Amino acid sequence: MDTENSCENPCPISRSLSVAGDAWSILILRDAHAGLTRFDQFRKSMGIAPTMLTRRLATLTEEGLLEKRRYSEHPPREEYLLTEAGRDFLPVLFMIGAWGRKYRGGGKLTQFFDAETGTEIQAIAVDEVTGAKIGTRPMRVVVPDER
Amino acid sequence: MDTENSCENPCPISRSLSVAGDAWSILILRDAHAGLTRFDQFRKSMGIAPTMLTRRLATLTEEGLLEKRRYSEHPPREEYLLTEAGRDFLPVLFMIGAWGRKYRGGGKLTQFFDAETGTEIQAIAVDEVTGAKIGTRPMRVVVPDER
DNA sequence: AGTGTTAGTATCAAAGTGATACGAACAATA
DNA sequence: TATTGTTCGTATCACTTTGATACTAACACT
Repeated sequence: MDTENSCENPCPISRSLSVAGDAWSILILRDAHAGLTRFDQFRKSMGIAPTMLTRRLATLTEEGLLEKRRYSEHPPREEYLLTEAGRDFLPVLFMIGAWGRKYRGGGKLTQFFDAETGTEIQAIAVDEVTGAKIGTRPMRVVVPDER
Repeated sequence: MDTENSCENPCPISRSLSVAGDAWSILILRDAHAGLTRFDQFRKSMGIAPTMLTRRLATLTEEGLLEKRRYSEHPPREEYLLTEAGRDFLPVLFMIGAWGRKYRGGGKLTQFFDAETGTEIQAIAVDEVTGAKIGTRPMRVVVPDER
């Protein structure tokens, strides 16, 4: 895809996709949220080829969703930690998951519970201002004019 | 990617990604939500090669996010409409957009307003049960055991 | 008859992906 | 000291996907 970046494209979705618009990147972010940090953990968890993994980790690091940290000096070893931007990707993951749960829900599914209440988490998207569920109210789109 | 489908994989995110885990599909869904229905509208809006577009529309149709409808008999013409599953993808789009707005927000951005209140929509993900923002409370993950 | 519109298909070079083998830099064990 | 193991990759190369471009089918319109 022509990754026509940042300030050109007025669509925030396009911009996000140029950063993490492929399945591997999203799965890496998922695993990072699950606590994985190391090359081999990611590789084994996803069954991804090491070449792919190297490239995806590098991109996510360049784009500021992960950061590399040296955790051992002597065999020089790095691990990958979520940055704030990476952590803020969690709502996206949950909404993707919510869709999958609803429309591809056959068989056994991983579940997420609120640790405090013990209830299963049901992620929905709402407008923080009005409190209304996204998609339930009419909206108006304003596209900025070029230049 | 090895699109290891449905009932095998317990992760709802993986399952969603095997359906719409590439940038073109997500952009098509975005445009479909914006009201586009026809081949040439999509093609011009995204600058996608017709071969790609044909394939992606076919996949999204097979997977049940779009449906083909004949809108003209005599030059036989079809258009693509969102199904319920496709419409339910909107929260995903909004959360992806919200991330882009926050972390790739330079320059002019498309905006969405609540038609009733006139306020700009600020999409956030919450747990419908507790009302807490996703990511603000500790959670417990339950992975089903195999077989 | 000629031009325009819509929804594609055909072709093919270029780029991306995936599987596998291998390498570097050590630690631990025999 | 030699061997094996661990971790984080790189090298190679066959295979697949993509993207650009040209073209076709089936009409309508002038």
